[in-house]
Formats: sequence, structure tokens, C-alpha cells
Amino acid sequence: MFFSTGNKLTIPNMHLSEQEIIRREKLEKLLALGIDPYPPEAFPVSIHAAHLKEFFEEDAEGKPLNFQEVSLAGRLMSFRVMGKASFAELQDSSGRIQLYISRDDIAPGEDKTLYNEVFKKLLDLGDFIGVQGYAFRTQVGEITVHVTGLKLLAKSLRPLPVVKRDEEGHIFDAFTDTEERYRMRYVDLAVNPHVKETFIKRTKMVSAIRRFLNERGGLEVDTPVLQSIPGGAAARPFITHHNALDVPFYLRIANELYLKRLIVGGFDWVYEFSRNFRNEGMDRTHNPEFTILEFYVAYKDYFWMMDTTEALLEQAAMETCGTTDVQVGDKIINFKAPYRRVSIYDAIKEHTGEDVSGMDEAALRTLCKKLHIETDDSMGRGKLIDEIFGETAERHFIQPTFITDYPVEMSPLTKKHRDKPGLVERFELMINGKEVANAYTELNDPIDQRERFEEQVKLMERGDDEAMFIDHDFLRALEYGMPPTSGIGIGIDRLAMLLCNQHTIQEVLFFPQMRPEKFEE
RNA sequence: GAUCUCGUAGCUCAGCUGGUAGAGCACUUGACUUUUAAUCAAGGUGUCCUGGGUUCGAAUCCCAGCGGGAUCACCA
Repeated sequence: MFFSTGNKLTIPNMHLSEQEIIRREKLEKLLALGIDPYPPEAFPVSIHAAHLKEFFEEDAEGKPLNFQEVSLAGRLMSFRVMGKASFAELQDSSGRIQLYISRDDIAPGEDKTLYNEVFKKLLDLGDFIGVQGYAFRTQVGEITVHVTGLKLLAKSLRPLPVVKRDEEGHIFDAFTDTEERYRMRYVDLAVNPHVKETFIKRTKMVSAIRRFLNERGGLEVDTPVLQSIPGGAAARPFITHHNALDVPFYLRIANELYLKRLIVGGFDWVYEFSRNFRNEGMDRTHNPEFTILEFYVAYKDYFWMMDTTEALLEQAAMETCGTTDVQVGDKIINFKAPYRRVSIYDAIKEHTGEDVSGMDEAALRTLCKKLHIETDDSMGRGKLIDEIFGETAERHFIQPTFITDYPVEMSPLTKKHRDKPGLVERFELMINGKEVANAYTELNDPIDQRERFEEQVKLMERGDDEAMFIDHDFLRALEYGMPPTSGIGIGIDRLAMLLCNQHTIQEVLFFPQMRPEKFEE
């Protein structure tokens, strides 16, 4: 049921707090005064708060030299009424600026209603207003807009949490409840400036990456989200149904196989910021939908990809944070290229003292037992090595490190290593103990690819529910011929967490997944 | 999915071994023409998450449920 101005000021069965009732009464009074609380016409904004404060100029005597005719719009965020004059704070998209409002300036004639009634009584914190006026500096030194005209642009019917700050920047009564913040991100953004900064930073990071790729000839593309075979990764998919075709479709878990088809088609470098969906657990590093940047470049190998990845991340850090030494929790991560390169066998040796390179499946199981790592029968040699690395070594790679040359069993889309038997040309990039990227020299031999898919089928039969499905059309594409190619997937949310110094994925997603809220009707 | 933990006013929170609800800010009324966590005077806000139970009596104890967070499992 929608609220409409006029007579239905309350909604039946809706619990309104005292403050909400008062705001609706104010709305009625505004209407009675002939003031439209939601006027349709555009408001001419001439400047933003931050810009005015940054570029305001005055002469030696303190006489303002510019911004003598400005108009701004935003939310009213604080009020300090002192009789016939008041101070208020206006918050626009750039930040806050103080307003000075004197009765006789906004209501110069006999009728003081605009000040005494409308401004002092009928406006609330959170209302959108537009003001005209001129800039000056108060006795206390605050750059302020002396308001000569004021207009209500949109009434707010719910009280925003009021967050206060003292001179030292201490915050009082912060709006901190994570559930409320995520469910009502609009409120979070309105009252918590640092939240907004995080998201601006994330967008900056994405722009920096996009620019890097475009400058080098990357072509941004879109590929299907609805896929009939959820390929390119190993994960439980979301399933949906197409009515007209009467067939199931899966929301993509990766876009890898589609980007490779485009390389087959003759593009040299394609990339996509891919929203992927995985029907798995949620926690502070996992959201059911998340973003991976994947890109594929023809005539390259994984060595080239390492060079490119470190250059990309160095630039992304520089443009996002203004430095390559990024504070992450209590650590400084140095994004400056080059990054250390360690084979997975050496990484395991480094942290366990064990050389697993020559071990067969039985030996690996024995080692797992010794290291107190749980295993099950579905695990093959590759999976066991991956498990050992994950349990013993992964968390120790704080500074960006390429872990290279994985066992062939766990990399069905990767080309076999040019001179290390049993391994593939693959690397994962570890930062702050977490995987941030995964890249290969891509497997482009269709015969080998078919065999690898068949290996996956065997793993699946053995009980590995992460094994990949065979995508016959993808095999057909490879049979037409794919040039030697290197490809990578970079976890954009994970990278954003690092560059924004946030330790949960929810803090870098505007609307993280939550259990749906129940509204009572 | 398992374990632990939290849920009290618009916001942040207090509320003891059970005795019938509190503070600051916000809000309402009034004063104040350069304030800034404005100040001063006055006012009282509530499904104590929901439903059961124990009890003369439950925000408090017990059980179940709902929602959040943390840890674990799965995964990126």
C-alpha cells in the first residue's frame, strides 16, 4: 500500500513511532500552507559542498572573493536554532557544508512564516532542501553559506539515526548495527560517510583496472549469465527454469568457457567483469553473487600473465589508494611489482619441510594424517596436494605471491607444463593469505581437453561433487582451433576488500545477501 | 548445516541473585542574530524480538521459534 499526500496520512496497521506521526503531521501543515513537500520541478544546483569549501577565497580582511551567488541541495543533517538566526548543516553527495539562516533574510517582509513555521518547526533532519545564498566565513572560521532562499525538495518521514562528532572527530551514537546497515544501506550511506568512501574507492579500483585493460587493447564483452551447462569452475550452481523452452538453466558459476569461445572466434584480448553465482555457504568472505574479472589473451602464456597481473595490481593500488603500500588490518601490503614466484611444491616444502613432488596418492594420504588434515576417498592426488597447501602454507603468503605449477588433476582446463611432468602451467596469486587470482596457460589441445573432461567424469563418479561437466560445444570450439592463450580470473570483491581495508565482503557490496525480511501487512 | 553469542525508545546503550523500564542524543514546548557534540528551562517516548513455560510476580530464569554476528564445515 502506498502513502499518498492528501488525506491518507497513515497506513492502517502500520506501527508508527511518535516521531513518525509528528513528521506526518508536519506534512499536513506544509500542505495547508500551500507548500508541496515533493515538488516536481528540477532544482538548479550550482555547486557542491566540498568544491565550495575547497575553492572559497577571501582577501586579507576576510572579505569573500567568490561564490557570492550559489545554490546547493541536499539533506538537512543538523540544526542549531538561536532565535532569529540559525545554523544548519546541508549534506550533498560531496559532503557537508554549514548554512546560516537568519529570519529577516529568508523572510524579509512582514510575513515570517517561512522562518518561524516552515524552517524552525516543519523541517526535520533528513529532509532534502535546496538553498540559494552567498559564501562567507563565520567568526569561528567555518566556511558557511548565508542563505537567502530556501525550498523544501523532499520531506523525510522517518528519523535518520543522528550521528555526532566532536572536535577531535570522536563519533557518538554511530549507526553500527550490521543487520540494519546492510538491510537499509540507504540509511548507512546517508549517515556514515566512511561507508560511502569505501564504495567510491571500489568503483575507482574497477575504473583503474578497466583503463589498464583498455589501454592495452582489451575488449570488454558480455557473455551469458544463463547457461545450460554451468562450466568453467567447480561449484554448486543456482538452477532456474526457462518456460518457453521448458529446460533448466543455471546461473553462471564462471564465464571462462564463453570467453575462450571468443578467442576461438578471433579476438586477441577479451575481458568481462562477471557476476557469478554459487549456491554455497555465506560468510565474511563469501556472498552468493560476486564479481570475478576474467580476461583471456591470445598468443600469451602464464609467465606473461604474471607480468601483466603485477602491473595491473600495481596500477590499481596506485590509482585507488594513491600508494602501492596499502594498509590492510595491521599489515602493510606492498603491491609494487614484481611479486615473488614460488611453485606449490616449494611452498609446501617451505612450510612443512616435506617434499611432496614425488609422492603418490598413498604417500600423500599418510602425510595428511601426520599433518592432521582430514581426507576422504573422493580425493585424488591433486586434491590432496591442494589440501596440504591450503592447510599449511596458504595463510603465510601475506605479500603478493604467485604460487605456480599445480598438479594436473585439479586443473582440467590448463595446459600441461612444458617441462615439469604431472604439473600444469597455472598460478594462483596469494595476498594476505588468501587467493585473489587464478590463471593458466590455457589448454587449447581439444584431444587433451576431452580426456581431461573424462577424468572429471571419473572423479564425479568417485563422489567428487565439485568435478566439472563436459561441455561438448566448448570441445567443438577447441576443435576448430584456439590459439595459444593465457587467461586469468581476479576476485574483484576480494581485491576491493584489500584495497579498501575491509575484512568482510559485505562491506564492499552495496546490498549483501541477507535472509529476506518479513514485512507485516 | 553445527557450536557459541546477541536482540530493551528513532540511534547508542544501562537495567544486579526475578519486584512491574532508565540515560545521552534525537523528538515536543519555550528562550536566544555568528553557533558547531551549541546552550538554557520544561516534557516522556517502549510489542523489553516472537510464542509458550516456571512463578504471587519475568526485560531478567527455562523451552521453542525468528533475525543478526562470530567460529567451523563447503567454497572464491
